[in-house]
Amino acid sequence: MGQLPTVNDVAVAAGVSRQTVSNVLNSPGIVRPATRERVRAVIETLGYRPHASARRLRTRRSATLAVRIDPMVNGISGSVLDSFLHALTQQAERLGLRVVLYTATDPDDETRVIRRLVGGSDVDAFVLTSTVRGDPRTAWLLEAGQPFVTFGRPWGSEHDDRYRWVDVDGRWGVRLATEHLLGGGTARVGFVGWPEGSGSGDERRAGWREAMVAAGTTGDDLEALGVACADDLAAGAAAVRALLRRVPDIDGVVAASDTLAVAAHAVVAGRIPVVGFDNTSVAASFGLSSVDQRLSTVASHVLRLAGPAGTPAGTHVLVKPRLVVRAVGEGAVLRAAISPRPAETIRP
Amino acid sequence: MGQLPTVNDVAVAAGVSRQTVSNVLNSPGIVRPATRERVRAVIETLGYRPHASARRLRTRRSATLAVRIDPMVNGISGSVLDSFLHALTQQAERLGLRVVLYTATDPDDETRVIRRLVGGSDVDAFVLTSTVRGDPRTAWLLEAGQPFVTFGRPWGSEHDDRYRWVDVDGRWGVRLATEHLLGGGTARVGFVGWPEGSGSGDERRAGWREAMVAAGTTGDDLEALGVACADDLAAGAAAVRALLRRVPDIDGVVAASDTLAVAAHAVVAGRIPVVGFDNTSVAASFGLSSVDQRLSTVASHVLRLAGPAGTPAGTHVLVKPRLVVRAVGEGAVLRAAISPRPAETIRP
DNA sequence: AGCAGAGATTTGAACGATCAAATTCCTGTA
DNA sequence: TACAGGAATTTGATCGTTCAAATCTCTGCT
Repeated sequence: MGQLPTVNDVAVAAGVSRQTVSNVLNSPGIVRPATRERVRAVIETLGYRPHASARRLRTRRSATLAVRIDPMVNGISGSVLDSFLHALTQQAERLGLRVVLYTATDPDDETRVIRRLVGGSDVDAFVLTSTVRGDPRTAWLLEAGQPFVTFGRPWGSEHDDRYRWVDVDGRWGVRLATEHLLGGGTARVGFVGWPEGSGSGDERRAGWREAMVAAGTTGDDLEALGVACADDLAAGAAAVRALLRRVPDIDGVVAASDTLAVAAHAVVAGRIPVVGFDNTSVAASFGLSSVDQRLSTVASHVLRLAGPAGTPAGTHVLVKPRLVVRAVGEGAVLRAAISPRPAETIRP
Repeated sequence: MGQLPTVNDVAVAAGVSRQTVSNVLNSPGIVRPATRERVRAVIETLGYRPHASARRLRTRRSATLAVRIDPMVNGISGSVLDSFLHALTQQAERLGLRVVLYTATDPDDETRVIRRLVGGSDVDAFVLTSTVRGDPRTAWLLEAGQPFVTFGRPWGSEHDDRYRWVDVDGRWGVRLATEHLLGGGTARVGFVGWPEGSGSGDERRAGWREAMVAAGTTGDDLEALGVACADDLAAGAAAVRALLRRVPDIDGVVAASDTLAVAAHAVVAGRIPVVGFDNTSVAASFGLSSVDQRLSTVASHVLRLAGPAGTPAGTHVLVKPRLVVRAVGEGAVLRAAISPRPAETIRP
């Protein structure tokens, strides 16, 4: 109940000096083993923990990452950020890093918030998600000399060495998904994605194209198999319905998101397989196969790049996603999908 | 690129002392207006921001809340924590508070993590979610004299004055949902919820019962209209199917969660209305009505109780949820109306 | 024995802020 | 003019830690 023990209390109790206690914690190698153990025992006994703020003040390093948390916008895939945050926090703890959250209403507001956090010397690095082409936030951070890592390519500046980014190879993932369907006996695999212009959306569509071209589908034949729409259930359902009318003999559908996958699944009523993207728990609930982003791997790369240790600016990591295959029952509409939860298999 | 300005730099530039600058920031009232404005101008010019760690070291107060972030477990309703976190962070910023995350694999692990955070004087208060009956975490925090607020009643100790909690009145919300259906011409409203024993699940079921009894349905007639199952799509679908067999003339369904609501929705195939709980974006996507927890309101109460300012231990807040009514289209989201915001009651 | 030199440990100072006490400034009154 | 007394401001000390430099300890070699 009284004061928390300080480094001095430990020092006195162990019969050594402040600095030796500090060394035991920060550079155990330079302390004689006997002393080290003695100090450690006292630390244990007193339950001493270094005062984080004092340490930060002295070292001018906060061991803290800031991540923006977004309001739930997307219909179904919105939980990706949630999973990423979890993975990030979990791994950060092991490295002795903290994760703090911030919110912002728009890029300008975000710049303001970032400035405040930076000014308070409260944050070592920023983790930015949902990056877009010509993102004003990264420009500002670069100029301010403030370290940051983006989860998502800095579209348009992917090869700029001043950026450090980690992203998931959506193209590869969708190609994997398409090939999975093609390998399973289906030949005419449709794609439902977003309108051209978004970096990740275009990449995912490209993955589908690659796989289809490799399988011999090209030209107008290929074009007819793809549709684009907004990322919500209603738009997706309408788009897939149009697709079915246009190409009645369609074999399977690959979607750019789980939201669109669920929409497609509802429309095709379980008659043909659908593969989604993000591997959200909703896709899992419906028994849909989906491309898994390996957020845990992404998180560990982000931490590595954000860490003050090795600071090799200009490092880019493209994580290969994996496909989680689920067996969909072949019954009616959603009923099939809701039948007992199927086993999962994981493709590398 | 140089050093960040300190309170001293500001003082020199403004021709006053450190302390006056400090006062301008912390107790502006005691500084003469002319001086105050002069100092403020300099702060603005130099872009000075107090060093958060230095301040925390001196004041022995961290202005930080810790919240556990869970892995996505629930099929669909898992995003509630996400929305809560967003609301909490947003409002915390306005109060100058920070939100840090932590993870834990089990209660023991969590206790360990909490101890580490507390030891580092890194956290002022904890926000606990997903509280269960006889929660070991709260017991430990109480014993350690560490401030905390729970989002969710400390089941079994709701009236214990040592606890501060904020919860949503699930009973009231489900009653609202049931009455909404009853008022819309439906008479036999079924309920699909969780097995008895979970605090919040029992409350929600009670809300349905209250509304039904008030409308004249009682006894075996009432019992036949309720089912219980695990919180996932498959179980929910099975339970609702059984319910339909047992009571073919059922009019509408109220569910204890959006997961179960989606399951019910799939089974009844749009023939009768379904109302969920949590108002997740998934429910919104499907055009389902749902009980909204007003997480933003919850967050503001949590912050108020966690704040070091007024520290009236033993304050309990029960937030009245609202019903978001949606008209179900075929996949389309047709927002109809949102019930008027009801008054909230705050227990002392 | 004397000493170099590496290894281990200690000491003084500093990080940037606020608290508590001391000081200066100002105004009104005797 | 002098002075009391409150308001405004300044000064010295401190929070707990780590850095940088100084000191002490020990071993091995001449």
